[in-house]
Amino acid sequence: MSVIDVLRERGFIQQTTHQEPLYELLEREKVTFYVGFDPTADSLHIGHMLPIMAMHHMQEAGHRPIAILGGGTAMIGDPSGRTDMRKMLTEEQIDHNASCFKEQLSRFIDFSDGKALMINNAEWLRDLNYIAFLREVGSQFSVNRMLTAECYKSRMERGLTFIEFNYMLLQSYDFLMLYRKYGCKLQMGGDDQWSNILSGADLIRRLERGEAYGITFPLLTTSSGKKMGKTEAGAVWLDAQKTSPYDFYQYWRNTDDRDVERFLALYTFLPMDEVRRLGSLKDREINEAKKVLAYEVTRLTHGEEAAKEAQKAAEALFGNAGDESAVPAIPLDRNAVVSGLPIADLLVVAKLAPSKSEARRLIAQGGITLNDQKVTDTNQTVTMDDFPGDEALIKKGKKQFQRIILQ
RNA sequence: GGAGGGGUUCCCGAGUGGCCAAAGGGGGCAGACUGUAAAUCUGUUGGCAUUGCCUUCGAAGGUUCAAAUCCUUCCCCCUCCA
Repeated sequence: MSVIDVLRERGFIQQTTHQEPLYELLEREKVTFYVGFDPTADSLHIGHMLPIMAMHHMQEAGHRPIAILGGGTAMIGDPSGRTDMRKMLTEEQIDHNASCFKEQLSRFIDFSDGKALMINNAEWLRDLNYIAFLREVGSQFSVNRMLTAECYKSRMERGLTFIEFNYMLLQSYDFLMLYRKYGCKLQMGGDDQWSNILSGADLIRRLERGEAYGITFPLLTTSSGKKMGKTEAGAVWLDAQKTSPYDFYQYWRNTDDRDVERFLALYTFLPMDEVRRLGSLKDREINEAKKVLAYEVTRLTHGEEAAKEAQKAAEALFGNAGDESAVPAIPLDRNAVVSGLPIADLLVVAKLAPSKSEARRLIAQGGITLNDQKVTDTNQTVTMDDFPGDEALIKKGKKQFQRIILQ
């Protein structure tokens, strides 16, 4: 079975250029391909997982992935799909973020022996000569045609700076440089990158009369319309320091019924027969599928051990069978409690409420439970008695838990 | 550069001297119902304090007993013209 078929069956492919020749190319030879990542934060998040999984599938099929870090382009900001101009980063920030990415990517992609590459496009962009660039690349682009691209059209309403307008040329130039230096013939990216990918492939065909192709991934939203990986608390990160494995697990555990099968196909390596079986479960049964999904994705991202712990913690909190010590905890100085601590303050310390007013509101609405006891008095103070074994468990709403350990 | 319009709380959007912490909607949070799902209904949604106080309506000044609302300067955005 061809990788393309695998990717297609699992739901990775939104559009491709030159279907037939691309299909043949991937059958015929080991292809070097690339995916771009913008190093705008110091960790990847769930939104990046789709391309990462796709890269893994491709590598498994014998192709060579290149992860391009947009060190140069991040200094400009891509207008695609954005309503505002993106903030520009300093070189130091970008370099730091890039090194964080590599570590995370290594969990999914084998970088040993040149089986995959990671390249910063600053390598060729930072010292680019403007005149030379205009002559070689700029001459190949028609402004008229660029303006018809959806990503620019929508920005025409709100305003578009010249620097952003150049983004398409720079990304095309990346593709060109990778083609020349590494024989890279394929670019993959989100569907919002379609026009940038197309123009890159065109540029290679025009200047080098070479073969170049593109594949885009669907832009995922959950069935309830949210962007993938975004919660009210912010992005769900792959860095365990920024999003604990437990929270990561919970994100997947709470997947909408309608998304379970799609996500199992995209974010796990389970055989499709199994994916379809799990996805067809109905009603309460589908919770089994969600557990598998949560466990598998957590295992891939944080390792077997962390996944098991997260699962145990979830079982302890939701099924009262399991090991509560696996629940993430935060420390609290026991001196703060000895003389009695207002419950509202405790909630703030536990990060379950952003302010004491909010904490009081939560209590008044019956949303707080302390050690299985619903808190009813806004003015209650907690004392050492509330910390049997030096710890307490606070629950906010139905499924947010925080363990507090005295130190 | 010229003319006009505008910047309000998480977002959209009312509000043109006191009744404004600021209508309404969206989103969020909580409660009920449930399957750690969805949908629905209810409550709530600046901060601190048990009456009350403090901070907020692009920024800084000013007028006034009193300003989101009036005046001055500045910054930013949009439309038309160059």
